[in-house]
Amino acid sequence: MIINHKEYVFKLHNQTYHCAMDVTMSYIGGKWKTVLLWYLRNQTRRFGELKKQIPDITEKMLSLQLKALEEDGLVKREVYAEVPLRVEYSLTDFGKTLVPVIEAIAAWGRNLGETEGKLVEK
Amino acid sequence: MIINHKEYVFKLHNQTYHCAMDVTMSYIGGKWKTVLLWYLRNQTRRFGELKKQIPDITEKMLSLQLKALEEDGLVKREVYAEVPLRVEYSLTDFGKTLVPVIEAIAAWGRNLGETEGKLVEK
DNA sequence: CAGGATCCTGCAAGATACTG
DNA sequence: CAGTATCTTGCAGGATCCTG
Repeated sequence: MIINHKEYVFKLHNQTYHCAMDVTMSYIGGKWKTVLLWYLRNQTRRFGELKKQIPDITEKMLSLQLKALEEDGLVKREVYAEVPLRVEYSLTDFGKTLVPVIEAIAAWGRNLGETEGKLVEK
Repeated sequence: MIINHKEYVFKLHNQTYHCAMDVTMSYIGGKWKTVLLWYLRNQTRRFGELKKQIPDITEKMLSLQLKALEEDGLVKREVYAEVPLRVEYSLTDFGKTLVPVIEAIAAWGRNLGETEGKLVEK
């Protein structure tokens, strides 16, 4: 890697990062962001749809994390003036650049589950 | 993805994961693990060496995270009976399977720093 | 040199209730 | 349907001092 502590730092999010890992993790870190990005990776989804896919997330966290992803420019939020209200979330072009990373993370976890036999039916 | 909430779960770390993302993140999540894995990705390093590369980490966190990585089977710890004490950390074969993931995460962050011009000299 | 022991704190995340 | 508003909590992470 060209970049290390001694020569460069990253200025992002009004913060200073010393390592490229930290930069990426500031976008996808935390408990929920990778999961959300996973479900948005190849399709537009509605709020309730995401909630249904991720039963353990609270509405508060779903709302909060989607907002954070939107502020980071990864996710696009579109509101349709219908009744009942319809709001759709999808990846921006910028967000799509993260898909290979997301896929790599998912693939490793999936592979571990399969090879280690830790994957069990519900 | 073959795996989703409806059909399968992962049993790991004495816990249940609903999503492959969570499995991987349980190994590399948190503030320090990706950084440590980054510095260990292609070479053996000593405790003090890691501390020097990552000035912001406290000795406690360095010790704690290395121990966690060791317990997860990603990192190997070797003690040499010398004075002064020498302890070397390196990736296990299992840990090395994570390198592509680590590289992908680093590459994305590095690329963002470069294209966005957020990369500045110290 | 490579840590362990303690004490402490902030904030990510949860619970619950309510609303345009 | 798609959220907000409060209140609460747990634990990741920090600060500091000590040691084989």
